[in-house]
Amino acid sequence: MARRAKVSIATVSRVINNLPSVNQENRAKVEEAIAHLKFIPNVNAQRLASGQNNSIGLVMPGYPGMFHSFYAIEIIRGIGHACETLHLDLVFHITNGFNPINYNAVGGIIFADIIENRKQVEEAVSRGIPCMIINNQADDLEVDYIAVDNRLGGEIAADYLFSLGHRKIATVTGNLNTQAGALRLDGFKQYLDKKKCEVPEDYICKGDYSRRSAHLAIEKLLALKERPTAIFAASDEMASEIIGVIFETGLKVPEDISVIGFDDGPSCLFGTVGLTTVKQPLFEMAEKAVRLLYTAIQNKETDRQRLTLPPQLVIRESCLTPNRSK
Amino acid sequence: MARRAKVSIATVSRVINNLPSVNQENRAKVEEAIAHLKFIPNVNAQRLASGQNNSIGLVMPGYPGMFHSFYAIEIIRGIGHACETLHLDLVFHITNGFNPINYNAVGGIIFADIIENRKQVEEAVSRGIPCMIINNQADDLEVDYIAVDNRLGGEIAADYLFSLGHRKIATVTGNLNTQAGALRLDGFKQYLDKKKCEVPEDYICKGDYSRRSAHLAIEKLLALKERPTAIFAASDEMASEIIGVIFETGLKVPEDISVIGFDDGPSCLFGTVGLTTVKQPLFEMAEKAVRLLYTAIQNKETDRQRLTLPPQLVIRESCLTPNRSK
DNA sequence: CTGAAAGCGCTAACAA
DNA sequence: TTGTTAGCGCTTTCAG
Repeated sequence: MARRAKVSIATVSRVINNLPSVNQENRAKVEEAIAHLKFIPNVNAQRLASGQNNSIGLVMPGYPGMFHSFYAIEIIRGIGHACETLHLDLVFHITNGFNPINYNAVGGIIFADIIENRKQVEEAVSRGIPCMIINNQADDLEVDYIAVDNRLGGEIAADYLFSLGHRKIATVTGNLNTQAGALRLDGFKQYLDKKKCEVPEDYICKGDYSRRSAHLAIEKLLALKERPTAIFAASDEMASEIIGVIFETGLKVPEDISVIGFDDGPSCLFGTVGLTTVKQPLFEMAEKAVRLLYTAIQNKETDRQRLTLPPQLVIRESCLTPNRSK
Repeated sequence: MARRAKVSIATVSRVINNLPSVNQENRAKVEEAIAHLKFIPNVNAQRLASGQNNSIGLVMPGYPGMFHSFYAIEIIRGIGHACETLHLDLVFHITNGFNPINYNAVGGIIFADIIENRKQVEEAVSRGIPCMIINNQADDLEVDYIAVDNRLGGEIAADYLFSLGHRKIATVTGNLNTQAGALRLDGFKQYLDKKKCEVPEDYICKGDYSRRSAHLAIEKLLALKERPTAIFAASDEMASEIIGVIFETGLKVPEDISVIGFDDGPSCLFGTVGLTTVKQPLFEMAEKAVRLLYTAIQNKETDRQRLTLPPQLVIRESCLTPNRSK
């Protein structure tokens, strides 16, 4: 052990923890010993003795397709990146609603959206573990959250389409069990309501973010006697699928039908037409979530953090003024 | 504490660890207490006292685009899933080549491919930590690995195209710094060599798995005086981009040019033509990696595990017998 | 089958 | 500034 290599014991701890109260000479000796012995402190002992835990849990729902969504990946990337720079261990946990994370194993927990697992959040909170929820404005829970303003996102999409002159605007929603999906639809409807622009029932097609669901939806939409001139898809993936189907039908985007997506993911850039979309700051949101949680862990008592990040319109080629000649 | 709720101390530990040497009565009492107090054992203390660590590290290179690849996601999914069912904590670590994982924080480590971080592997091995490498046949290291047989994959692609009658076969490679990319190219060339089917230098375009690189490559290929009749892309993403560009040029897939991909990812299913591809069992590989590592952690001494999994041809619509009329 | 007691490797007072 | 000394909450002999 480094201790006998030199002359001390608690001093080693002090050096490791970078405490100022160590003179140069001893510090140097210890550092030499550490390097020489390739010593790595035992985190379990550190955590046990100090009662601190420099690792955070990431709890993510494991439903099918989740991990192939742009959404999940950006969250993982952002959180992973922040943990790396903050030197936090990231304990990654795929949840199914049961099988909770071990609350003693982490210093704090980030829930990437909550669907089936409200109970887990409540449990963690009741145990006094710092928690942070991503992308769910859980105002009814005593928890911090940081979310994209999805309602605003829906409004932005509707506003853009409406301003372009569209009056027959349909939407293919995301999974309405997710708050994001519900809110986007809400913002969309609300805005159009306010503008006295009626959205018939069959213009609102329930999707679940998947290409499959979008495929079904767009076929229904195209079969309508009164076809919409514009479509708001709650995800880029769906938008891209919708565009594909429209083209197969012989119609054109944006000339015949305008399509706007949501996410600003990779599907925007590749394909026949660049996808106009509503961008959400996913990576940034995830990073910030870690930073906020981190400070919450360090300062036992902090104010409730409830942040909302605005999405942004990204204009490419898939939307146009509607064709009057029709 | 559960202990005073009943009458014991080490017995609680025995119950928690499911040791047989506890009589029914006491066991019941302890379990009642645990449930009542919502007691969760402190993992740090457990790990410290037992010297065991039921968590495994996942080290993944963090280069750009990595996390949007089908590859990375399947690995993460597979590992996450296996950890969940085996009740292992998964410590996720994005590496940049430095900043190693804390070897004392985990019971074993899975390296998802190794590119810049051979040193990390060597370090971990030298410390006696069970390690498992995914998708890199690191025969020169004293480590277990499990990999897809990428060379065979290259052969399979070449064989299919060749058997269809193609003789002018080009390839867009993956990142040749990855073993997978190099091996696929190798198998491809080797097979064609054996068949005395010459592959001119400019039929071998270096890509890096990205759509961007594929875009550049296919443009070069199409500009050739002697255009290939078939193309082997080292990833589906690239294949899909290639097909897109070919269509834009006014040519057709597979009528004018056959395209085969690699992965069997989501890009296969959506698009104008179903993509014929070489499927690799990524999820299964990742799961198995965890299982093997797990047993290696438990039984201190185990045989070297060096497994190779065969990829599989998946035929859809993007390949055809070459057009003789040309 | 069960309790007592000695640590696991470290941090954190407390003296010196 | 430094060493000494208790524990952190558990597992694990070792008696009983």
